[in-house]
Amino acid sequence: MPPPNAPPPEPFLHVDMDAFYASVEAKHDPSLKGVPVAVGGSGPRGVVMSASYEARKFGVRSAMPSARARRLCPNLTFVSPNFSRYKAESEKVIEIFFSFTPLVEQISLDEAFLDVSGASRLFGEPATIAQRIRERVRDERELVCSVGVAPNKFLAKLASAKAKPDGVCHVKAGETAAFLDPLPVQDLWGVGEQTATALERLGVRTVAELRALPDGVLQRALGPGLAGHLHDIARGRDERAVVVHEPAKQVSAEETFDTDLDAPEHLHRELLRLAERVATRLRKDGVAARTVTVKVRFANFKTITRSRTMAEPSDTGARLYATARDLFNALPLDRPRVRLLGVAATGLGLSATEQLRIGTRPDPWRDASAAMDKVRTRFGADAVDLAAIADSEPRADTPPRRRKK
DNA sequence: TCTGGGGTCCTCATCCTT
DNA sequence: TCTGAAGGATGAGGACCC
Repeated sequence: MPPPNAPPPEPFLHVDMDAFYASVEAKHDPSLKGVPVAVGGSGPRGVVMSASYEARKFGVRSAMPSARARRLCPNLTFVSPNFSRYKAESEKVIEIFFSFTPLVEQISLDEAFLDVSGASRLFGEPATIAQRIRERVRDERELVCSVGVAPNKFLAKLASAKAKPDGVCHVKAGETAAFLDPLPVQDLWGVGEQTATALERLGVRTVAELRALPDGVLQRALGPGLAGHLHDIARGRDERAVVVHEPAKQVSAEETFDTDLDAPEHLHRELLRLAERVATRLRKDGVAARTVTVKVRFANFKTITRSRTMAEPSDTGARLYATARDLFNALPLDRPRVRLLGVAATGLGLSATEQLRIGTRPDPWRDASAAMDKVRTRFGADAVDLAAIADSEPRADTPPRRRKK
């Protein structure tokens, strides 16, 4: 028996919204309720981002190419993703979590970890809190979620997957081995296709088999980092705490084109558009980036990245674009056919405004960028753009249409 | 089957500084 | 002044997650 007032042995909750994007769309448009729905790109290169449970009955899964999903389920209704809608709904759901505990770690729009060790006196045992959260999400937001209750974050995450759809799974401290042993190694955090194949070569398919493997064998096969991680989680060990807010370490934007691009002017224009998107988000977050990375995926799907650290941090599209364009132009390629372009900003720190306060040189593009931000805030995201991006008058060499967002 | 978009983290190589 | 080791910063790529 634990002493009175001792923290509960399973204080971690992982809440996972069920088919979140598809459910939000059905809430927004009731005609989508009870029918197979997929949220994602419906174009030739689109993939499914979220599928309703009616669609899943036909084998439709997230990350599946849209064309294949349509073959599996001819009645599938495709809806283009609307992230601002999901973000708004996500914020309301997170508010419900915060009404139970201040220790909420949001890890994506549709899932979060909660540490309810200090909430038991007020709201009951963790499993009771899990049930109350589900009821409130259903009653107040008309959405369904599943909750895992466990002694640590990793086990709580596995438990919520087990609880789906629309349930609670409670893994008690003394029952972790029995819970983990029969699971396939692919269920473990950090085991994807490559690692699963490497483990299969060692004859390891389940967590029980993984745990029985000598450490030396695991290290030789996977390297010390991953081997150490798997050694711990196969034993149900995870010491990580719930972290309420972690600032982003990277901001990026990328785009797959409906058809491959090869004209340098089109590629440069897309780079500028992506750099502007990244810069706008940097300014919104009040940060500036030191390093710019360009990602290029060619027609044959080979992907390369090139990065450069700038002398001064920047949050303007013009600066990010200049660096991205230089990186792209430095590639030893003759009119490559490009399927995807991406621009990422890393090395995030104080915004340029803050830098100015401590005496570094002003970036002349900042005033123009700030003015554009103001116009966009007042009149909408499409109200203003750089002339080089906006210059899309129909011409003989107009690039192929970009995928609808 | 034909592969999105936005992220994090890890490993390895190389260069530079101490 | 030269040399080598150690360690940090940077750059590239890959695996993985949702």
